[in-house]
Amino acid sequence: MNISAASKAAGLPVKTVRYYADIGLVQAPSRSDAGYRTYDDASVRKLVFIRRSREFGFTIEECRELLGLYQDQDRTSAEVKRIASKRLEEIEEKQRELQSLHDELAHLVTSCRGDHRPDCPIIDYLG
Amino acid sequence: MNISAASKAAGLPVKTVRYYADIGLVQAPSRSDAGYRTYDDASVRKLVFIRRSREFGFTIEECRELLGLYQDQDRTSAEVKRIASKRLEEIEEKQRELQSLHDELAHLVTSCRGDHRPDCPIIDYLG
DNA sequence: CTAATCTCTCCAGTAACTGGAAGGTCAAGA
DNA sequence: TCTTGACCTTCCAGTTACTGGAGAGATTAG
Repeated sequence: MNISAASKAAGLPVKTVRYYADIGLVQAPSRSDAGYRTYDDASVRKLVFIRRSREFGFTIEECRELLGLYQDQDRTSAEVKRIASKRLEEIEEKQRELQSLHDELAHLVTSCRGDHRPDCPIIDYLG
Repeated sequence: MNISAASKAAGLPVKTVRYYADIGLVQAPSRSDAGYRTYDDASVRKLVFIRRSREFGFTIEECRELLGLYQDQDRTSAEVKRIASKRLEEIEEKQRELQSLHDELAHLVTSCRGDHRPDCPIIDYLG
């Protein structure tokens, strides 16, 4: 499987797959005579694993950590749960921040008349 | 007012204030004989304006746009409202994404036993 | 007078890619 | 067989919004 087939299968751009190889996250298992990266199902599964983890907001380093657990025969679900729980807490914190941001901005938007008069509560508030 | 006083007053790190000057967002109105940036209340107000806008998730370029309106005598609240509303929609979209992310991850975390057995639904799901 | 603190500029690095240039490879059609 | 176009390679640079640090000059307190 050449890189474009692998990237399609994994749902990632070619550039990103190459990038992941460069940083040693998921390397192509082999190269063709011409130097083309050749991927197999196992490496595509790893790429999918990374894509999903990234979608969950894990950083690349966290992905590396998770992938380590994933490939570790002796991996413990406790460790994975710990990392995922930590991430969940961060997501919840972000949700709270986003909510107060939303409420504040929504309040300003609704209190702004939106006509061509120069008085605008958004600007008054921000300034 | 030297840069550290201005940065305290604006609630921004010194480095960031200098950075904002470098990119031409908020320049120090003058310099001392020794070349020290000297800020006044007006520039501090602009820095506060930027800090708050950034807290609302506006990008630097959006801040530049907002600041232009802010400093424009003929600014229209309609324009400001348009920009703020657009941002609000983006925030709402992000909230929805974060919510589904949260729900999915929360489901996985609760379904993971968290003991030392190697079967872990989080990893099974991600992989 | 000296030591500490402040300020300056410039350079480099961060995260996680993305875009592009220059050049090699491969498969299909005329 | 040649050529066209799609694909692949590496390497370099740029993105966003800063942050850290080096090296050097300025200012202030004791």
